[in-house]
Amino acid sequence: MSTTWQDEVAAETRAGGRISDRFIVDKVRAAVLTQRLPPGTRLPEVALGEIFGVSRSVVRKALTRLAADHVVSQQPNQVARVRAPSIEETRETFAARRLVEGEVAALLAGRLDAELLREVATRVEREAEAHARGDEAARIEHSLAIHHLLAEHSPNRVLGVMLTDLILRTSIVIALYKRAGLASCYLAEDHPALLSHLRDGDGEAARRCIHEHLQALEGLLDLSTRETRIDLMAILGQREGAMP
Amino acid sequence: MSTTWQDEVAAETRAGGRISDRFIVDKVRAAVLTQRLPPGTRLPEVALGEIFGVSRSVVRKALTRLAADHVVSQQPNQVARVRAPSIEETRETFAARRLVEGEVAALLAGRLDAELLREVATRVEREAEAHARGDEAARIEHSLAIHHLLAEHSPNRVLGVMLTDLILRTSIVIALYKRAGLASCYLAEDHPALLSHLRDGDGEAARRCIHEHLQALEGLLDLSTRETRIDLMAILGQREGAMP
DNA sequence: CGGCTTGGTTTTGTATACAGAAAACCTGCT
DNA sequence: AGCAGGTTTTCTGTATACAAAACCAAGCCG
Repeated sequence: MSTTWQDEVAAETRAGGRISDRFIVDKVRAAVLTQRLPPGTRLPEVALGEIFGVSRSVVRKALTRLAADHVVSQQPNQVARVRAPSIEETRETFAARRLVEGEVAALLAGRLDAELLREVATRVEREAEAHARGDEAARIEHSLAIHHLLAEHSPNRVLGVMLTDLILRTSIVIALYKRAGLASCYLAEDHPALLSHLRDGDGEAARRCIHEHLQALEGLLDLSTRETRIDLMAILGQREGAMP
Repeated sequence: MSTTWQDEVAAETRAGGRISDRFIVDKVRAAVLTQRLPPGTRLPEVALGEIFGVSRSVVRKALTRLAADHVVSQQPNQVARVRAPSIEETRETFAARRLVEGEVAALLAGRLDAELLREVATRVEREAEAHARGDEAARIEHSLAIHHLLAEHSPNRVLGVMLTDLILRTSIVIALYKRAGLASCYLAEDHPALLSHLRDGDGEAARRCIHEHLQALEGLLDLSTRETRIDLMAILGQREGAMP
């Protein structure tokens, strides 16, 4: 198994200020999101420790947190690996996110202050621009920012943190299962429509909008069961059924 | 601050087989649920380690997990404490649980196999019996078991684990905010009604039933804002706003 | 008398050492 | 060549040591 990802992560290490478990969590999460750390990648504690210049204690805590976030899987006495959510779990994650984000959007409709509305509107524009010029990385960043804004400003904070988690998990599986030929998962009309519903205060319309948006997004993925992509992973020694 | 809880936990330690972080997590969680560990209780790593006969490493991992479960709060460089959810968070937790458990019940309606239906039915009967004879501890156990059965058998496993978490959190706040005079939070008709809806396969009725059940349960709590119960806690040095 | 400082004490953060489990590997046999 | 078994190597689980930060209380100064 190649170890090139070590160099990539190491390269990013020189940027941050103080190294701590939080720093490692963020770095690994970002690397997983952008698929620089593909599913199944082994994450030995000592190797990570050397890369980030800390001891196993810190790495250990970081890995535990990443496991709680469903980013890596930790089996006792086994090396931690980047998780590869199954097709079924992918569908379930999307369904859960539809439920939660729909509710958050409904709660939020009509309650956003002017500043926040402006921030969302800006992101929507920037996303369209980025897509127009073919800058997919920037587009994803803006798209994620829109949904994270909903989560962070949810009147119900408990639902808000649940949504934050679900946004991360869906992002991971989108990267994993994006149809090969597809350049981008951009749905031009959805975010503007959501924005107007939020502005108008039509909660149920906002909920429906989120629902359809996520349904469409899921539809863009390649979740055909006969696809061997994941089964292969499982057969090659990847155990990941644990979900207590 | 009295240290009697140490003895109580220590007394239970002699039962289990191998001591590990899982064991500690379960013990502490149970103790919090039954309020033998009241909110705000300090949980120093060395003390727990001595009680369970393990070193700080294991305790540390256990505390991290308990923090992820929202049972304790962990601030950097500060001793872990049993969390005291605010009144606002209590309301939000109930709202989240209504949303999630309602959906799970709706998904589950008509899909339960005979064995599971029988198990739920048994629990419903046992709960009524326990309440009739005034055995509140047993009643709570059966009531919890009913909801946990829903969570464990949720067709959507992602929602299932989310529900498990929410059941724990609501149980904690129920114990915390139960109206002083109230002997029990028993709602005689709710669980039987839910059972029949699940049996009949009427998903929307089951969702409504769950919704009303939890609403009624929340109504039994004392969540009056002027109540100083929690503010006192906060003033006495209890910081717990962190919810990233 | 109140607020601030200043020690000692407690408690966590991090690194490291050693033991045991799992995996990889290599060898010898069929 | 294929496989079995044991050996080595890697990696995690746990305990422990030391450093730094927070806590507490007594004392000092305005």
